[in-house]
Amino acid sequence: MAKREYNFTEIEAKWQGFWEGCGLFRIDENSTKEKFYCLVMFPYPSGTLHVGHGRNYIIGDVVSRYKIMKGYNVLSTIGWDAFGLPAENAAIKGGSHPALWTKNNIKAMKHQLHRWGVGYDWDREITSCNPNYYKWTQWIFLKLYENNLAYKKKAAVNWCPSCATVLANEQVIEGCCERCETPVRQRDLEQWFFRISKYAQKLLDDIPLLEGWPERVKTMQANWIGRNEGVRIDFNLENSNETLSCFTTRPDTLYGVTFVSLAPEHPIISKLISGTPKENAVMSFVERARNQGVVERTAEGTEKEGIFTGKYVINPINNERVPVWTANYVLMEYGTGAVMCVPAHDQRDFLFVRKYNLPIKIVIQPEGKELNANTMKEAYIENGIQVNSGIFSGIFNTEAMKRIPEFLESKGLGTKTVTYRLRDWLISRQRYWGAPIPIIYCEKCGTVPVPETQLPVELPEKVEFKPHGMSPLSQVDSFINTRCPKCSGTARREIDTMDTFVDSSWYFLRYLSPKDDTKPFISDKVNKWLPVDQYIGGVEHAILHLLYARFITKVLYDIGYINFNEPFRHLFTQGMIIKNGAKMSKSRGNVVSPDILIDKYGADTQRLYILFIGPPQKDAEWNDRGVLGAHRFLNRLWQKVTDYEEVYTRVPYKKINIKNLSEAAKALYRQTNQTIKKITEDIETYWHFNTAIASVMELLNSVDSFNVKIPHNYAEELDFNVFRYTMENILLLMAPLIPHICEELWEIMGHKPGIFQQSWPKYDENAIQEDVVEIVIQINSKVRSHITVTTNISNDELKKRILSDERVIALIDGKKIVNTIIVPKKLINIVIK
RNA sequence: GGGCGAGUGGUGGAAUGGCAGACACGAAGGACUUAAAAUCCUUUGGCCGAUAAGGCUGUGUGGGUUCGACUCCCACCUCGCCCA
Repeated sequence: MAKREYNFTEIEAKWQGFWEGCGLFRIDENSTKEKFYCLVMFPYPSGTLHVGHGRNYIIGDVVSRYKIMKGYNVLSTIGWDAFGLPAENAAIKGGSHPALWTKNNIKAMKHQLHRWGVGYDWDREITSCNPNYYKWTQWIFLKLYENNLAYKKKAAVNWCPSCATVLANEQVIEGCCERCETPVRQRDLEQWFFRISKYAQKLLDDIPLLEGWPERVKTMQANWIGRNEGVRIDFNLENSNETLSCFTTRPDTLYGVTFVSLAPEHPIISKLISGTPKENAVMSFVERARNQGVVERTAEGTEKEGIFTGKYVINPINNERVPVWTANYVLMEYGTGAVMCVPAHDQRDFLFVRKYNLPIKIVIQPEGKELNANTMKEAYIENGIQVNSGIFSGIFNTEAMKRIPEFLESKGLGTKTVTYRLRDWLISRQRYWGAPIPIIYCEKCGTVPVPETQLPVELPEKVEFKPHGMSPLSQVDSFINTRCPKCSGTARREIDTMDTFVDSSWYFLRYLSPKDDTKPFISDKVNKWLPVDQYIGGVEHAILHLLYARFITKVLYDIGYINFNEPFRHLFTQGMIIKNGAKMSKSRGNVVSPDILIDKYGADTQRLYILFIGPPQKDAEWNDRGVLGAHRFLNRLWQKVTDYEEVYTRVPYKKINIKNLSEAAKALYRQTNQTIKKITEDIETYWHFNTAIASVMELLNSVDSFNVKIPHNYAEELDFNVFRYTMENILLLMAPLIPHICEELWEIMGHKPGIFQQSWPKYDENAIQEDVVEIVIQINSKVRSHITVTTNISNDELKKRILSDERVIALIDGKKIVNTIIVPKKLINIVIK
């Protein structure tokens, strides 16, 4: 028999065309099947994909195809998060226009996605930099503006001198720009914000609704929102009507305040010192501290520094006079930008007073030992008994935490307050390649939103890209100069563009009506298809993108456009692919190109290897040789099926009855059913594709030893039917993972083309039951022997048989049996003394 | 400093209270071949033993719970991520 060659290049092209032709990934809007929306995070079109990226799309594709076979109406979509800095940076370097650069990259990456055989409804492809998309990003902005959720203010912002743009807090990593790692500076600019802080509590409260999310992502979101309960306490300035509000989470230590400290940015500072002898010294300190950068200022090792302003405030609870300082470790963003300092019970305050020789006053004593202000080596931050605390002395500090705020409130000296770490979302970017903010400034009417009918505000094509601290749009007169929508007078357009996270915070709604020119999305459709049933992406988006998408969804829900308030029901975060100990990246030069691998071994090989490399939620090390092993498996599978190519149509199907089978056939039939069970659980419950593949490899190994013959008699036909049953099930089980080869082999086995028309295999409960089982014999918990028994043996019978076994008798050697543990169908442990 | 992960052969990994190392890679030996590749077969945690039978040991370190611990508990070490 001539061997048929595994020509993966031909096969893969054939079936990719077939799926496209039959519309495997096109949804039937009128289907009565249950819907399943499977979404992978849409990529930034950076140029080329490496095998590490592939993991994301391949996992998504496996899930989609599996759900198709499970009988769902599956929506699987793709698009491009196409606005952003790299395109513009390429233009600055003298390359092509960002639009062209992006377009070319999309083309290349689309080709790569096709070659992986990952399936999407390409009719729904969206590109966020196209006017027909960003028109609706602008619409989202207008809706937020209408609802007082978008506003402009002058603010100290993170400024990256290298990118010449502002950054959101989330884009500042360890005090540096997340893109170019340049240290970030502070700068005051007029900026647009989204009022996400108004949703802080809702975003926090609804985290428990995200049941299909990884715990750690939920924890990260909760930490990021950072709810903090405390008290705002008003300190009156001595000889003045002014008050200074301090936020604290430790009201129990109020009697221990020995000074108050202001953030260097605090607006009251200039008022306090103007015209005083301290003015010059304080202002030069303030300037120095502000340039130090937030991260450095608060880092553990950084020297705590400060300066006395010369002024005093009065502690409202005991009327003590305490000095006002300004210190580098106090942040304007936290609470009110002013803190009451209790060196005895706060470590940073403690270090500060040791340096500047300020007093320490103990107000909480631990039980069983006594603190001494002169000798203590560090602040005491634990619980204890209140001392030196007026009427609160003698009670537990946990009790004082409740009673002191109540007392302050009753006297009008303070307010219980909840603060959040979450800041409003800064969305302005002084950049070209983003959606223009749809706002017009009119001399008469002031700030005027662009009317919906005039959207989109299109980006002009011809601009100067060299950064100069202002948006490149500031140089384009034809863009800036416009008419006021209200009074038709001369007016100017906003020149900033939106953060690209705005684009990606609603794209999952657009897939349902990607070409509709009249609305951003159709409520009926999104209400039917969302929330997304399975969202898949990298854990690096655990905070930013996922929090913003949740926020925008909640806003749209509150203003009545959609009827769900969380966008993603289940979230899966896949691990990174590591090469030579580091994440794959162009700059490290450790990327593995999928194109070369596909040319050499085919897409199915790459898919199989990437799924086999380890559990998908964990990072995994790439090994070029491992790819070969995957390819070998596919060749073996191919050979096994094609060896009998002429036989399949000749041998009639017979209903398999386990009673009529040879022992070998029975064992194979049983293992096949066990494998169906295991793989279904591996995929459905745990997403453990690696162990699913391993069990198919084991099954194929068993097929090898089964040694099927071309049948010439009834018994051989029975065997052949079991063989065929096994191979068919292997193809069905592996189809979502390695779809091309399974489709081809399915056809070769004599079936009508289209393995994804088949339903997911079910196992035969009776067939997986074993008749006999091997029991481990332990003596004092050490494995000493094995015994094969029928599964229906009673415990007593088992014990009797084992104790009459010669080997066991010799091992027990007359010693006394003190205990016997039997784990049915597994093990017996005899404890002797 | 806090929170969350992880640590198992030469390598990726499997086993979530019951035979540690499934499956695969690599390596060694063999078959086929003029030769090589591919393919197939055998062996493969370490130590003692004879390449046997058999035994000992072994999942980052040290304790604990249990008849039994990679798995659960406590402490520590190392690495990763997130937050300060």
